[in-house]
Amino acid sequence: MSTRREAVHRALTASSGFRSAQDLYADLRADGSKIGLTTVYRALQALSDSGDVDVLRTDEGEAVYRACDTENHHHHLVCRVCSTAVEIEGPTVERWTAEIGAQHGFTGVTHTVEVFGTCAECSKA
Amino acid sequence: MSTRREAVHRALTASSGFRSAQDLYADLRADGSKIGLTTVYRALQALSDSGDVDVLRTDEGEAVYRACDTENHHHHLVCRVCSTAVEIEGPTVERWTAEIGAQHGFTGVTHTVEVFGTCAECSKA
DNA sequence: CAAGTTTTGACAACCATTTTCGTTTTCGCC
DNA sequence: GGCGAAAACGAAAATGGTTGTCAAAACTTG
Repeated sequence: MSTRREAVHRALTASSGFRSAQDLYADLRADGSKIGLTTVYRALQALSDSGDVDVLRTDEGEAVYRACDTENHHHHLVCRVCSTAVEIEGPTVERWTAEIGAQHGFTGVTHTVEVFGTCAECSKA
Repeated sequence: MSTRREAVHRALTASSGFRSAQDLYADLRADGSKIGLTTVYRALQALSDSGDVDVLRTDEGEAVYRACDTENHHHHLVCRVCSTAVEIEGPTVERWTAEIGAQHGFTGVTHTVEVFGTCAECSKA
């Protein structure tokens, strides 16, 4: 893992929520780094390929990334105000999606599940 | 609902899977329509605003649309080969996401759930 | 230190989507 | 049927996130 890639990974770990490539680029530049936008994209691509970060798409089509605690399959409960994310696991959903798939004769079933809401902190405000 | 919008809705209904705006534009032009790309986008926007079609994002960030049988909240089981989609309902997931949200003090909880796989038809090939 | 390899980053290219804006169509009304 | 306002249309340009290009910089190895 090159120095640049580590820097991107560190910047991502410093946040508790999902960040876009542009966000991270801004963060790193603000910290005095001379990194280029292209490199940030390349680093995120590599990190997601190796499974070190999770990726998902916002409703606007922007890709957002997160450094997760576990490398196991899991989902997220994301605050739609501050974008903080809690990692959640769900034997229930895993079982349910597998059943649904089987019922309709589908093979190689996978799924995407994301839960959105307003976190306790932001609900108060 | 204007004529153009009906045409887009009809083109969408003619397909059993999710189609992108560009796909629909190509379909309509192939059928001899003189519709413009802008209008297709506008029609899809209006149709999704009024809840007549469902929208989701591919992994590549492209928006894809589908004319659904029911207007109720539901999810999809999508074939990753031919993109045919089956509408599915899941009291189980609805309950599960609500619980997860409550457990972490989140309010106004919503969710996105999509299931992917290879349909029986495409599995054979 | 030199030659070769990898990484980097400024800039241009891409492509789905949105905006702009002048033109055309639709619709209510006489 | 004819008129004028308002809505719909569509071609072309603008936008914005993301990817490709390529020469310069950094690191490796002998």
